[in-house]
Amino acid sequence: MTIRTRFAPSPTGFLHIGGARTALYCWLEARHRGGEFVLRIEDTDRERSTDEAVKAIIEGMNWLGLAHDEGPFYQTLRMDRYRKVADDLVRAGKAYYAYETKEELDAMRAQQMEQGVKTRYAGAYRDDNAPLRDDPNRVVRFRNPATGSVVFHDKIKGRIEWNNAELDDLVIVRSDGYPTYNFAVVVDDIDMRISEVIRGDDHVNNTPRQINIYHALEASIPEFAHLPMILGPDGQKLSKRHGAVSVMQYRDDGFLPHALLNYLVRLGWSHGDQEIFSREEMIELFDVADVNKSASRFDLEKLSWLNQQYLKSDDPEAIAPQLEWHLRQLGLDPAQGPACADVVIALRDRAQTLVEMAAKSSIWFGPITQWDDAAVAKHLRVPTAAAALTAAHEHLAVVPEWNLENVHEAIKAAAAEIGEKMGKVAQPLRVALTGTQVSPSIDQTVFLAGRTRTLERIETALTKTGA
RNA sequence: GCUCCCUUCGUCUAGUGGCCCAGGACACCGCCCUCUCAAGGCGGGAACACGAGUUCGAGUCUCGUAGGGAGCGCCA
Repeated sequence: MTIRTRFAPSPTGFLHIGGARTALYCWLEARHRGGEFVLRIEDTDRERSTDEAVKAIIEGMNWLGLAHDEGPFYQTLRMDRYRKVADDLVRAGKAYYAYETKEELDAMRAQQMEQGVKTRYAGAYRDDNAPLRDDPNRVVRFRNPATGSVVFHDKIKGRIEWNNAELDDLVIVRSDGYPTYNFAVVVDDIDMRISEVIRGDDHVNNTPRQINIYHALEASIPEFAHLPMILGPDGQKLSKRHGAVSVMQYRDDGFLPHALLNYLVRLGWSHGDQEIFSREEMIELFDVADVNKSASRFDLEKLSWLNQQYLKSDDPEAIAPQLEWHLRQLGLDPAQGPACADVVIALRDRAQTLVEMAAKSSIWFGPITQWDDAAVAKHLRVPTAAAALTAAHEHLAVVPEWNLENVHEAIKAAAAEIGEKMGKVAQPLRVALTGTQVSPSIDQTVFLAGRTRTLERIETALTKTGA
C-alpha cells in the first residue's frame, strides 16, 4: 500500500513559516517513502476563509517547490458528503441531535470551570433520543464513548493515552449545517485514504476524539505525527500579531527557496552533523519519526548564513535572474550594466541575501549616488592619488580585451609604473569607482564597471584630488 | 481550574547506559590571509533545568519538583 500524506491549511491568511515546514515534512515523507502528497483546503469557516488566502498558500508552495500530487480539494465542495456521513451516524445511534443555545453552553462551561473540573458538554440530549425537530439551535453531536481510553502511538511524541471520560460529545455538524473541523478532517482523511497525518502538535488534543470518530465510522486509523511548534526568535509563539510573515516575504527579503527549505528541514530534524542538504538528500534521509519533540526558535542569522552558502555554491547563471528581479525592485535596469552572473560571482562572498547583493551592485547599474567624505579624504586627497589614478586611466584605456585578467594586469602595471604597492592604486581607484572604500576586489570592481564607466569615473575623481 | 506535551552551549542540534570531564553548526571573541569589505583557514569561551532512585557506571532508564507550551469552541 502506498503511503499518502496531506497538507491541509485553512485559508485564513498567507503561508507562514510553521505551515511551510509542515508542508515540507508532509512532502518529504511522501517523497521519501514513494507515496503521494495531497493538498486540501479546509475552508469550512466561511467567516474567515478567502480566495486570496488560497492563492497565497498555493503561491508559497510553488515558490518553495513543494508540488502536490492530488488536489487541491475544497471542503466546502464536499458538504453533501459530510451531511450524509453525519446522518448515517445519527441513524446508527453514534451521534444525536442537541438543541442548547450558545448561552446555555457558555453558562455550563463557566460553572464547570468554577468547580475545577474539566469543561465538557454535559447536556440533556445525549440520552434523550429525541426525534428530529426544527430548531435554529439544532446541531449534531458525536456520542463519544463514556468509558475506557484511547491509546495511540505518535511517530514523534510516542505513546499517548487519553481517558474517554475526559472527552465530551463534540459538535460535528453546526446549526448552519456546516461540519466542524474534527469531523470534516476525519471524513476527508478517510475518503482521501490518508495513511499518515502529519500536523502541528496543537492538534494532539484533538487526536483522541478523532480516533473515536474513525472507530464509529469503522475506518482504519492512520499513523499520526505531531510536529512541535516553531517559536519566534524571542521564544514567543509566532502569530500574525507577533512576527509571523508570509514565506513570500522571504523571497522579497532576498532568500533563495532552497535555503529556506534547508533551514526549515533542520529546524526540528537533523542527520548527524550535516547542515547542508540538497533536495535529493532531504528526500533520501528524511524520516518523520526522527523529528524532535520540542519546540524550536526561528533564527534569522542561521537562515542568512545558509542563504549565503547557496549563493556561493549555486550556479551563478541560475541566480542571475533572481538578482535581476531584485535590481528592478530597486528601480535599476539590469540591461544598464554587466552580466548579472558576473555580479553574483563578485558579490556572493559579500552578501547574505539577494537584497544586499542588489544594493551593493547598484554602482554598476547606475550613477554613484552618494560620496563617502571620509573615503574621499583618506584616499583621493593624498599626494599619490592623482598619479595613481592617472596611471590607472592610462593602462586601463588601452586594455586590449576587457576581461578580468587583463584588467588585473593593467592595474598591476599602473602600480609598478608609479613604484607603489597595489593598495596605493586600488584604494583611490575603489573610491573613484564606487564613492566608498568598500567593494569587491579592485579588478572585479573595475571589470564590472566596464571601460567607459571606469574611465569616466577616474576622470571625475581626478577633479576631487585637488591636484 | 482540568487534561496532555516539552526541557543538552545564547540559538539549531548530535547523543538510544560505558566511545561524553558531552561532538557539530549559527552567533560571539582572537589570530592568519589581504588592495578595502567579505569569504576562507586556525584557535577560544559557552550546555546535560533541579532532586531523588535504578545500576559497577546515567545526558541517556524511573519517580518527583520547577519552568515552559498546547488544548479544554456551533475556530481550524
